[in-house]
Amino acid sequence: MFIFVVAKNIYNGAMNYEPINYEALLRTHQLKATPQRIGILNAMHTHGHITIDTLYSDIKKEFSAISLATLYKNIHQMMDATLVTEVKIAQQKTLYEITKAAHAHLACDRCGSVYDIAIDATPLVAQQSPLSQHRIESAQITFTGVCQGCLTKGA
Amino acid sequence: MFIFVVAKNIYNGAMNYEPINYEALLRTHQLKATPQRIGILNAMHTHGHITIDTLYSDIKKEFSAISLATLYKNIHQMMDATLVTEVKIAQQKTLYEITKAAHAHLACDRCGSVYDIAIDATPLVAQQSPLSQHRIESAQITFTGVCQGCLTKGA
DNA sequence: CATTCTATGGATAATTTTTTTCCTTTAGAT
DNA sequence: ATCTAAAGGAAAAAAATTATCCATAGAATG
Ligand SMILES: [Mn+2]
Ligand SMILES: [Mn+2]
Ligand SMILES: [Zn+2]
Ligand SMILES: [Zn+2]
Repeated sequence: MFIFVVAKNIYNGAMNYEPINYEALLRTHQLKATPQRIGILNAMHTHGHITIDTLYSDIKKEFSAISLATLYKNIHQMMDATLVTEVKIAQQKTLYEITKAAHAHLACDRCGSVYDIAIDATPLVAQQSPLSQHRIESAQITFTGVCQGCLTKGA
Repeated sequence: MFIFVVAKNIYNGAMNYEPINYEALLRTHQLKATPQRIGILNAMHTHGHITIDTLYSDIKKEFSAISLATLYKNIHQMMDATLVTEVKIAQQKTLYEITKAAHAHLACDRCGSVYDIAIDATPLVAQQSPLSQHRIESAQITFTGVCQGCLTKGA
């Protein structure tokens, strides 16, 4: 398993710093590289995190006949293949993103935007695991606060 | 704002170690203490975390005529009053719990159960905040792993 | 305790979100 | 170029959530 960085995002896949080759990325995950799937990944990459509605209206520009069912079906297939990750945040609509290296999120209290936060949760997991009667393997972290944009703008 | 411990759960409200007085808890949060609301809180407390379906079938035993709309309306009112918290975990149905002192969750990979994990995220937030261009105020943490029950049982 | 007023509950319908079915089309292998 | 399993699209169904309307019941007032 390799890690490569493209446009501030860290995707799992072939080592590569070129513009993302969605076709190869799909095939690597045993999924047929259809134009619709490439469009879905492209929209996800452009937005970073995307709701089903935004994805739908976005992708309709290129595939006017595409169906919501196609989006849901593909998102689930890609999630099964760990190519796409579901991001659920309280009080927010479900978001989807291309699977990246482990990272946390910041959900802005003011504008609702969600940002990636680079963080290594390994120490947290390692520290917590022995304290618990469960086996802890990984952590999903969502920070709440005020994003940079709202900080500079607002009062 | 006080903290008190009842039956392994840490609720915000009046200082008290007695069985939870839901009536008082509701009034403290400026909500009328109706039997239905008391039933909702009781079911939440019994289950720790509860889905809307479980809540519905549970509470119907006492209020056979209760409507799902009543549940949703009340849950949202209680969330607005910070008396109830929504817990969203990837691949899982939305859960609700009575608001407790800050804590993390463990979602078991095997059985899907969700457990409370005592943890103080203050250091994590304090450490992360200066590293980011955003203002980070709090953290929601969900651990993934295998729960104690599945550990003792399974292979 | 009786009166009053407003918030609440329940019935119902409407929306929104997600999944399923069925048939046609297409990606990728041969 | 041909073949076939997988994928797309239309449509309907199912699941989840929210809104509307009115009778009723908390709880404040006196
Ligand atoms: Mn992300
Ligand atoms: Mn909890
Ligand atoms: Zn913001
Ligand atoms: Zn388990």
